[in-house]
Amino acid sequence: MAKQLTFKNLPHKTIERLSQYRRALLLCLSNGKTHIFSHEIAKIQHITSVQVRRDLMLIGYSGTLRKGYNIQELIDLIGNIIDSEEGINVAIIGMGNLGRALINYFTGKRHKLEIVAGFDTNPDKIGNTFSGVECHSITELNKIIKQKDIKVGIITVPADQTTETAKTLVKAGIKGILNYTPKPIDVPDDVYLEEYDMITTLEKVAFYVKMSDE
Amino acid sequence: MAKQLTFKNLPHKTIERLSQYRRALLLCLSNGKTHIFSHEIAKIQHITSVQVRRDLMLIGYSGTLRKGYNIQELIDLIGNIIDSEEGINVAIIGMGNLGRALINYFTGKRHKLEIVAGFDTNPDKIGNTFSGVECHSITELNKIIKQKDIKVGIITVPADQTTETAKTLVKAGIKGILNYTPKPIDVPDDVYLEEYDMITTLEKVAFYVKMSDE
DNA sequence: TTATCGCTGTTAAATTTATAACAGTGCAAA
DNA sequence: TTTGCACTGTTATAAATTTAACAGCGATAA
Repeated sequence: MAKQLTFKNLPHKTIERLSQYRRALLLCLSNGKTHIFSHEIAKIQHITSVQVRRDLMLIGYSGTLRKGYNIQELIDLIGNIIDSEEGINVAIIGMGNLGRALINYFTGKRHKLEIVAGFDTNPDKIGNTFSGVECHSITELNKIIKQKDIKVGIITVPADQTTETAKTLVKAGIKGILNYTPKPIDVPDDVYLEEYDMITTLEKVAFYVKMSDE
Repeated sequence: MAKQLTFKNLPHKTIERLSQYRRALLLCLSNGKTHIFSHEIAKIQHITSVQVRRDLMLIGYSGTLRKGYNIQELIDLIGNIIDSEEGINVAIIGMGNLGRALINYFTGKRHKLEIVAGFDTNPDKIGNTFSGVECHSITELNKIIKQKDIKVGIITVPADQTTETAKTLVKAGIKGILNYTPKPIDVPDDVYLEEYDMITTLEKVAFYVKMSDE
């Protein structure tokens, strides 16, 4: 049998780590390094070298003995796996502080993943451009999603507008949603949904801090 | 043997879900509901009712047959477990868009967890107040952390200041750090660290969207 | 009053994820 | 040349987490 051609069954956690490895590798590359050992990657990510090697095994990448992994090669391979060849367009719905933070933070970092539109209801924001991303009225969402072939939407609206925003996105044919509001949403099975709530994470940190005191 | 008095060995995932349950419950309460079934909580959180019941079993809470769980009681119990009795003070380092988003988003939501100070290097921001949180110079960090008994720090500075910020926090005696920058940090074992990188999450969504196409 | 139903609480099994164990390999020093 | 060493790659084991299975129980209705 030939090598697997798709990576559909990579563990979810491995996917996340590949993304993180790539970021670390890009940084190393920009520092002039050409090779890296599994234990170096591990140190950066606070994991073990075994896990790094195992992940790389799963994607079929081999390093060089006593020399480590070729950083550029590995970056390219991870790109082949997690990036979409033709690129994926992303929209941000909600141009408040969080939305603008994401745009700032993201713009120009990944050429296969681009934020191509922002949306808001505030007339003062509509028509303006934030870090190169134009803000449109949310009434135009459907039109622009289709026009620009936007596949992923990031929801950063106030909590009370979350449900409605999600519905609009689904109706417009979005394929993936990242919900940063504290309000969970429902989507059809064919829309990939990821929810992240900052309060939960903060409460978790607080819990373990409290525990370490007792 | 008596019932366990601490909850040190609750699974990490259960801790996260308890926080999420509480938020959902608070919402239900404000809608006038008094009781809720496990499958209702499950639906909101996109998990199964078994998992909800299992989590509640772990914290020793019993519902009423055919009536479900008493929302107020459950909220209080979750509070007893995850909140610190005397409250925990939090600081935000980096008053850019992300830092301000978090403040906005968080202020007044949890009385046992309060953001009591912000820090930045930008002279235009220092001295100003954002949603009730005063912004101090980062040079005062050590002093104020101690003065206000701040136990948790949220890092939202630009990536290139991350390492230094973390060092300063650790030196000031912080107990927990939530790092929202894309740059992983190192902390001593007695500091609880949680790192979250938005790019990773977005790349994950993009990956599964790409996969669903193939 | 007895059968049914819809829910809880708990134990058992399966799945996912991480860790450990170790074979293989080639440089490097003796 | 051979012994040790520092890595990689893989298989085996363990730990964490989720899901399944099912007993119990009280309201409801026949």
